[in-house]
Amino acid sequence: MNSNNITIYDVAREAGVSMATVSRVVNGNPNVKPTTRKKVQEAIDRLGYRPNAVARGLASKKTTTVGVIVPDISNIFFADLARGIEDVATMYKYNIILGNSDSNRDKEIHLLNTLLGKQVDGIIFMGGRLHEDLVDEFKKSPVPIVLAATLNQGYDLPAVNIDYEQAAYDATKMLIGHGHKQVGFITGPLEQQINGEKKFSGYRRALEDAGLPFRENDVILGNYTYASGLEAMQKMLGRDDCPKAIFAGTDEMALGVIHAIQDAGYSVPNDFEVVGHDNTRLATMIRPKLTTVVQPMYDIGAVAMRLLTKILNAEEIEEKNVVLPHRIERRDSLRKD
Amino acid sequence: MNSNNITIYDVAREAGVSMATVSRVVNGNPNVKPTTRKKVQEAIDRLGYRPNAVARGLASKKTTTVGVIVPDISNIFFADLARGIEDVATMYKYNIILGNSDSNRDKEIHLLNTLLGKQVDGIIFMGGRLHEDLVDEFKKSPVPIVLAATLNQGYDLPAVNIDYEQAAYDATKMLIGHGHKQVGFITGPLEQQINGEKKFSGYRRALEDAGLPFRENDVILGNYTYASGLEAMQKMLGRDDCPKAIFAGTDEMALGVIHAIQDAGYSVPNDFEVVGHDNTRLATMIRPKLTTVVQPMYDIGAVAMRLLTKILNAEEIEEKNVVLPHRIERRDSLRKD
DNA sequence: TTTCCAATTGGAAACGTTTTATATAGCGTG
DNA sequence: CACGCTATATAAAACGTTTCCAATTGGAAA
Repeated sequence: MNSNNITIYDVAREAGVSMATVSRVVNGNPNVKPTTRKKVQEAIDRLGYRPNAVARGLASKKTTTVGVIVPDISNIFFADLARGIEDVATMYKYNIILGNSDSNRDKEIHLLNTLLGKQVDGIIFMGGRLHEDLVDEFKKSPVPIVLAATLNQGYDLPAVNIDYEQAAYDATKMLIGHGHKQVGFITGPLEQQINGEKKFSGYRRALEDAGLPFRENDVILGNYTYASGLEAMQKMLGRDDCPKAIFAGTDEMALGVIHAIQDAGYSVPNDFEVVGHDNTRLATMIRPKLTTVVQPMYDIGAVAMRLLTKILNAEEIEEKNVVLPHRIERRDSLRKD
Repeated sequence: MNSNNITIYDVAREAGVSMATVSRVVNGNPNVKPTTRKKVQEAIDRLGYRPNAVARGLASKKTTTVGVIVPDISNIFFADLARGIEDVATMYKYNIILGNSDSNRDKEIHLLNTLLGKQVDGIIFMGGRLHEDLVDEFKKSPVPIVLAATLNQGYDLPAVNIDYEQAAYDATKMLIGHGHKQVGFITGPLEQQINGEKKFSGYRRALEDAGLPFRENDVILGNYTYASGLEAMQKMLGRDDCPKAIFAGTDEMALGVIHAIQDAGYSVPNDFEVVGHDNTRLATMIRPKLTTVVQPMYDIGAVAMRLLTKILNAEEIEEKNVVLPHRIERRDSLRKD
């Protein structure tokens, strides 16, 4: 409760200069004589002066703070992304205001408005689906917004993603390549475009290319969680035409799938083969270790934040819609070729 | 880039009142005639006025923002905690500025100062160890600081924790109760007081109470990760006096331990029994499911934030050092009694 | 010396609120 | 019908910076 009422004005008096000069010193403005700078710096140190970022924000109209809207930070996936964001934010001297939306439209809109009220310099948004109302708000935003791991559904917003369609195609194809005539697909809600359009269509395309029929029954929707993966697989195992190859839309679901298979007394990869998606740390925390599509969450976050800084600095931007490369990390949930 | 230059003054003109009146309406001050309030509200809606929180913060000296310092948000443990914090923060209309410290003293201090510069109303701190320098800074802080899942090493700071010593005692005792004469303890760095003092001494106390000798060899230190748990257990398995019961300081380490045991061809719980710590979601994502000490991370975060709001509102506080209850969740990594 | 220009420095006006003290209106009372 | 209240509304002063513009200073050139 002390030391904090020291203003730039106190420093100015202490150093025998004007507040404008102190401001210059604090902001590293070169137009200050070295001796003056030193004098001011000493006064700052002596007084323990700490610039008030709120006042600075009001005067300069910049807060060096960016908003981050995430469905749920306790989800390992978004936590990793957030770390990527925060790391490059720190690198560029920004701070992060983090909010959880639970992918709920009203919360998203409310959060967005709160952040704008707080005068953030920019926003990074993650969410399964871009509601039209939200996009309307985005359009009205006075500050730039970048999407991370979120499809830019035809709206012209800067975004960072991987090619989900191709990734799902690759994963399915790899399974088919192992001789399976039938591949199960267990993923999240289809309303979310990443699943409903991209992953799903990649899955179908792979089947088609291989001349295999698409069977409605081979697709089960869950909600990304371990439990929903487990349950989905149990349901599938209950059928006599159960596929012996499974592509799961999420590592967490893939773990559930593997355990459901093992709980039923079968072996992975001998009886069933499984491929996951995301390559979270979970992938190596299971036996057999999970073969999975590598979605570089940390990188997506980092690149999204970097993109935002570019926009904020009006730097040259080669491409607003960044597609990061993906690959499949082969581990033991797939038989050796 | 539009609509955002609308100030309280514009609203005042539009509604034909003074800005003070608009301010009252916006802040729900009761001293406004209903008809005036309505008139103002309409002007606000018509203009799409959004109060500038920065200006408000400068004038009122409150930012309704709190800082959260966390070692690493991509760690599931802290992510859960953060979610608890954010949820009650939202409930009380606060926002969260989140920063990762990697438990590094310099980053912690730097982050703290940045947050104070941004005029946060309070801070929630998580970190393995409280550096003396950091505590010095804490003491100088003009705003309250609450520790979450972080031991208040004799300094008189508000904090929310569980009783780690007792929890470790309970876990070890449960293992001993299963007939083990030797219990392995695999945990994080001992410099961190939670491990070095609390968990470790609970472990030793349980041995003592049971009349069992303490063996240096039975304790291996890792760094909380899956890999370090795996490695530690492999090392232990290499010895011919390897304990058949293991208490791991973290669920993630416990998973590593279980897999090391299984990889060596042994069975859990038949050959080895394992107890973890934290009850993260990982505990049920392994076979056998993990018996573990329940540390309610979400609750710790939520309670810490609630405690902070109490301090900020100058509410009556019964106890600044909150100790939440813990228990052991029995699952399949332990034999049935 | 003077003169002039560049390098420094200072002054004061924003920035958009909240808040305090002050004014005004409305209204029941005597 | 004037009086004194109370309930509302207003005006103006913070809040602590940045920033534009003007003023000053210091030296080099003349």
